[in-house]
Amino acid sequence: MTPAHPVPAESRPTPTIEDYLAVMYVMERDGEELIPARLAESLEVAPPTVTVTLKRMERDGWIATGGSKGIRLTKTGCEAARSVIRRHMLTEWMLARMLKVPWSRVHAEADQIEHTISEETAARMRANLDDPQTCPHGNPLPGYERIAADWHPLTEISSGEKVTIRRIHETAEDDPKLLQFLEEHGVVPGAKAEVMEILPFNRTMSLKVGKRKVALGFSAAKYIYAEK
Amino acid sequence: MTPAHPVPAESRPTPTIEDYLAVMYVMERDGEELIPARLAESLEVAPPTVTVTLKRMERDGWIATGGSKGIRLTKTGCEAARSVIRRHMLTEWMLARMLKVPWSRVHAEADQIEHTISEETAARMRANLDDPQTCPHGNPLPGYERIAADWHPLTEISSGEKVTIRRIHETAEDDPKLLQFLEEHGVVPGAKAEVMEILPFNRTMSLKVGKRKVALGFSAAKYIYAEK
DNA sequence: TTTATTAGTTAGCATATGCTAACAATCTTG
DNA sequence: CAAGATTGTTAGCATATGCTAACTAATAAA
Repeated sequence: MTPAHPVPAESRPTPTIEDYLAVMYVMERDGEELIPARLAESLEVAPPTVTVTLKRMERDGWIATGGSKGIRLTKTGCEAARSVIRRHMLTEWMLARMLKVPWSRVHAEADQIEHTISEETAARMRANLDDPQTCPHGNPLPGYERIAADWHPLTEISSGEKVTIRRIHETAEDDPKLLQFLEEHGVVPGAKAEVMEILPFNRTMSLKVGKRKVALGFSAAKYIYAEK
Repeated sequence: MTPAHPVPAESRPTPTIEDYLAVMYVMERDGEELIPARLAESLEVAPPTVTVTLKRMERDGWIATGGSKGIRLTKTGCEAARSVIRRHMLTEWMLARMLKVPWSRVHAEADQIEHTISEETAARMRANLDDPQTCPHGNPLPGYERIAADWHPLTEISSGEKVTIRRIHETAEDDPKLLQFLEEHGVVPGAKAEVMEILPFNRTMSLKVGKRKVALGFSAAKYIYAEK
């Protein structure tokens, strides 16, 4: 699953643009509407900042705004997005496996490091890490999306069902408090869990993981995917 | 040798300022004159850029310009410099040992990564790497300067002497071609070598490393330190 | 339909980091 | 000493990345 056109460091977008590209790639992957307002939220910048940054991105050929059709990644933009996402995920594994950085912290650190490692180093990481298909949070590396096809948000699972936790969606990864909570309660990929009760009036559900019972708000649960 | 005041990522200087601080620390360590002209050379920026950057650095308390006495690192600036140099060197070892990145390339890559890893991750690297006292090129980590006390530049060694290569000075690390040449010819820390002939008219010397003979210009040799 | 929400842009501003051109000051050397 | 080299600064400019304030446009709700 080597990229057709690896992105050489010399032609790489700035870290800011890489961040935009990665967010846009994920939104496009998930079939969400790709509009400036969503980008401003995800990237935690003001809307006018998005406006000008998108202009630079179009000027530089990372995206195309087909008038009404909204924003699309160009081929080049898509390659660049896949590249930075791969670097991010491999860095997460490297931190977790080689340096034993806690699961709940690897994302934040990788978010910085991802912009500074070369394609060659990423390739070395991949080889050393046995070519993982997901990141430590269970999100698929670009090109391996299909392995997530049968994983469903906890909010779509009925009470009583026994499942295996598979994935904490990228969107939830940006909340360090939530990640720490999940780690402390064992809600991590691979964990066996049983959906106990679903309390819609409370927008809450409870989960049994090991012997512990965990209360999850729907807003978090919708980003946690499990396999039946 | 834990820093008295670890530099928290929140109060960390920008990558540019970290680069300035690291260069200044090394120059101060080596007793070189710390003037803008030298900084401009080392950092490969134009002199006016140095002028304005130094102003920001003084404003932000990293340096003090005692009028005539030239530039000095403040306590804070010194801590920050030691921190980034440590991160750099530990990253080099990490790349070399864990990912088998070639010796001649770890410096360039670490030069970027150093700015993005947390103090905690640096500490994990240090532990995993058994608390090294030098970087892969033999330059001492801040606090371990004394181990280099008996290492001398090859230019100061007489012909016929048998030595052990110990160190390629930071200054030479910025030349990837030179590093690759040295690596290919086995001129790396730990190598046994014998100084063959010294040809001042040519500003050249020859070295026997293993069975091979290597010709070194004085300009490179002065940055290569050996132990008798 | 009128209002309120959501979305997007323009204008104006700030900071860090770079550059060149031009000038000034100092140091070295013939 | 005078000329040339070295050094440092000022002025003016550029780019990427952020912000707020203000305005517009479109959508949704009352």
